[in-house]
Amino acid sequence: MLKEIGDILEVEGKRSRFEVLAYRKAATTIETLQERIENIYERKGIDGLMELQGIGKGIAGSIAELLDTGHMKKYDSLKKSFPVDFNSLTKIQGLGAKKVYRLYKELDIKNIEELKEAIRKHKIMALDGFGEKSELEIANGIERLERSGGRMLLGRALPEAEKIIDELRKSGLADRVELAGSARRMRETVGDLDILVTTKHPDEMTESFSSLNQVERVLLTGPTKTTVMLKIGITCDLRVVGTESFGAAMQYFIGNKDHNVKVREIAIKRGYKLNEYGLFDKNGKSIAAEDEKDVYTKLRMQYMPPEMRENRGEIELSLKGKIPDIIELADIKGELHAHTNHSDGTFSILEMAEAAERKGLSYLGITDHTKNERIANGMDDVKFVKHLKDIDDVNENISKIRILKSAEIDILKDGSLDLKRKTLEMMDYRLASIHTNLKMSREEMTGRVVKALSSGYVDIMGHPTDRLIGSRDPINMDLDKVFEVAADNNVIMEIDSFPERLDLGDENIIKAKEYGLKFAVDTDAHGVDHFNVLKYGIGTARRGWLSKEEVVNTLPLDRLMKHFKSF
DNA sequence: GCCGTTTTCGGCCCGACTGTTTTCAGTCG
Repeated sequence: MLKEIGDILEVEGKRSRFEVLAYRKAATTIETLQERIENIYERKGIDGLMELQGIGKGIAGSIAELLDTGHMKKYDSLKKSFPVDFNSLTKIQGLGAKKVYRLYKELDIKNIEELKEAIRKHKIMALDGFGEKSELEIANGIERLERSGGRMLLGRALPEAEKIIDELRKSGLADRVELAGSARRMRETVGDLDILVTTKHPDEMTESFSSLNQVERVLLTGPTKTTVMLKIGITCDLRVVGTESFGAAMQYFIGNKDHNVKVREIAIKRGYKLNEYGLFDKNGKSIAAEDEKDVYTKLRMQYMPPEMRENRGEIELSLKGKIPDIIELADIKGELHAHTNHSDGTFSILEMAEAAERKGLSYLGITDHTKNERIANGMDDVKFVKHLKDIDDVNENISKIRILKSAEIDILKDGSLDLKRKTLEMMDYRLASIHTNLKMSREEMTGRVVKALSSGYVDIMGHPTDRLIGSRDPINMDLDKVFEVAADNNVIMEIDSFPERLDLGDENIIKAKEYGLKFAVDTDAHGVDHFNVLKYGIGTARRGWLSKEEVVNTLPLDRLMKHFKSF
């Protein structure tokens, strides 16, 4: 609704363009929120809304009005004069608020169906300012939108980006090829891919990129920027800059929009101008460009890792020189969540251990499912006792890696655990997760989890919100309460690295940190290749600003064991 | 309408590509 208010204000042309931008900015903030705005309002009221980026008194009031009454007067009245589905229509590439307004004014087009009809009758190309190409592009845009629509999982997009980058490097035309954009920041989903190259042969480079196997069609191409649609269904931008501008371009294309706007504002305050070609002083002389760190240093800012560049407070820390030292992939010493063919995994205990060892890990926790997970071949107490004995046997026959006895214990509907205490006490540690009865009321779900976490038998909470990105919402519970209870009971929060899960997600990690919680970055491996997804979990941990010290599986085994309950 | 290391007024990031009304507005990121 806020986005549409922005669109309508823009086409009316009565208000300043900054007011329009303010509405759009507020909309983006709400869109990228990890928590539902209803919950924020319920918990902290209108002040909670005003704490959000770009939401002040006016917009907070409108949101509160909507949540209280189900209506927003400002929206309703604007919408009455413009009964147009701006939100759907402007999702079509190349169509913004102003063109949508003209289509409405001149052809009475109010939605995508009416637009399609007008295209069939070739009414668009007849309009002043539109032509044959515009009509075709709009038709293509609709098709694209209907085919792919929104964002893509990082776990699907990143491997594709890596292949493309590899090919561009192999072409020998580029000096440097680097991933930028949201994929470089390791966002859990990406809207497109951004690749930055420096080269002495820009034309050949562009040509080589456009004719890659992965490319379906070229959407636009110029001397410094080319956009293609990839066969996997997202667009990919190639930006070409000179070697002398490499650092400035990295700075420009890695940060999210808000981060970049803030940094450029700081540049202005310092009397400079910043763009993708460099940092320039009053005389237009470049004072930093080739090295990215240099750009930040000249702005008297501390360097920030890509994963932090989301304008979530990192700029303020950077100005104070207080950017935390965040975890890296190489810090991980062991794995605490993995399955074998004793439940729903595909490999034996030994095979998983050998694979973990090849990954350089020094311990591996086996966490097979318990009986409530019938579909995953979960084991009861009797089977588990034997299973734990099997782990002992394998441990005796291997030397380099230590296998830890554990389980992924179902937290049952009533909050009890799916194995007997005696069985749980035989394990090195215990990981508990919710897999069934996901649709309980907030109160019931919170109570269920609180009961489990305070049982004295849970060391790690597995994929805590149980969301599946793009297909299943997080379970409805009071996360603050859960974190509070977890802290009181020394329960470690998992960051499940599976691309569909990434659970906890970055914002919830930041929230959990405030309760002093520790984390385990796990793969939830069901096969030997799954250890490779760890990079997504680490990316998420880095987006949550976690230090190595806050992640327990960076510890050597003897120190790790001190975090677990003993019986 | 929002916001504050020029702080309650007066600013608000910056550049690339496209189609089309041949000089720029619209759109995008």
